[in-house]
Amino acid sequence: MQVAPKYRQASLYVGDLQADVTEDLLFRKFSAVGPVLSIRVCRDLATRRSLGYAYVNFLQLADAQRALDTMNFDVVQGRAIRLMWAQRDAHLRRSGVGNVFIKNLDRSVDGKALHERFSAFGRILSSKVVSDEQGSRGYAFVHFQSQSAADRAIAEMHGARLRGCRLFVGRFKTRQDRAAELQNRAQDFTNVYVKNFGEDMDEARLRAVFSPYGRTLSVKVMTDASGRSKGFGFVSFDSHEAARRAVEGLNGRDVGGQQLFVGRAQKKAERQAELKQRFDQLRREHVRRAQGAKLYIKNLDPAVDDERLRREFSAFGAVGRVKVMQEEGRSKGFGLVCFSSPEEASEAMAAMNGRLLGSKPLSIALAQRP
DNA sequence: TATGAGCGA
Repeated sequence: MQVAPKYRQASLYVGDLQADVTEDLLFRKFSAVGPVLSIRVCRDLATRRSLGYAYVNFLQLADAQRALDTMNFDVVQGRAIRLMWAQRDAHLRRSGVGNVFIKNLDRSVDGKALHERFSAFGRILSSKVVSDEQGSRGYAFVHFQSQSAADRAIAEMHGARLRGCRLFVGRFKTRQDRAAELQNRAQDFTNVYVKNFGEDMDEARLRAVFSPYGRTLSVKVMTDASGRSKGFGFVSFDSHEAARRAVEGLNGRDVGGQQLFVGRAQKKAERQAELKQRFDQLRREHVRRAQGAKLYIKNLDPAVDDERLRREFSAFGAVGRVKVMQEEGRSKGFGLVCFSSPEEASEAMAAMNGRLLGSKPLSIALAQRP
């Protein structure tokens, strides 16, 4: 439907809506500032589920402006709404020009406070403090209309204090940009992690081990509260080349009877993320193998019990859980046998499927579900 | 520690 131009300019976009926010509710809310011509909550065509945004069309431009000035970040159905001028030109919204990222925000800074502080630098198209059920997550976005306003905000607010917290304020970067940047930084590392050098290693000796590879800026042996070495540390070089040579030359080398581990130093978060990923991978693999090691046995003679089943299948490998399903003390004629590996299970299946046990031939399949 | 979502279905 074509919307008349004079309405278009009195139109606000309302984002971050809860799924249960209705036209009716929004109409009542926005009518408080002036006559509302129409409201539309956008919904999925098929399911009619709210898409989480709406349009409010005022009769008067001044009313739209007043709503924008006074109602942005108001909480509706438990969640702060986000108001912007309706802007159909996707390019203006998506170019990323003027978009600013802020972190290390005090948790008491909400959308309104942030908006107010940053409007000092120019017209804001959209801003928001990222939050969850617990409240602010301590970071935010402010999208300015112009790059020059964004640059002023960065120049003035980066490193400044807001309610006691020293802000980080910088240009917004997409997830991809960010990943690429981290990747690059990792590629020309200058800081080296060393472990497994025993308790008697001190910083002077560690420096002596590493300095043949280049000039060291710092050498640190990590210690516990009582000053005892934890057996690992960090060596920072003045160049990536030196750091790289040190890793190549010293990793796995025997130093004083200990085999050193030497690698690029990671941030704690990066290390933890890597460990978590590895752990998750292992767990998935474990689940997959456990699943493939489980046999579903049907057509059991009623006289066959757990013990008999275990005895028959033990020839093919390490049998774990064995269970003949029962009802009121009687066999239901099927059960499970778990091996320690998929290989054992398939060998058992190949050998035992169709085999006569008691009066009936076994029917065996891989169990479907954990 | 943190680098969205988003335009008249």
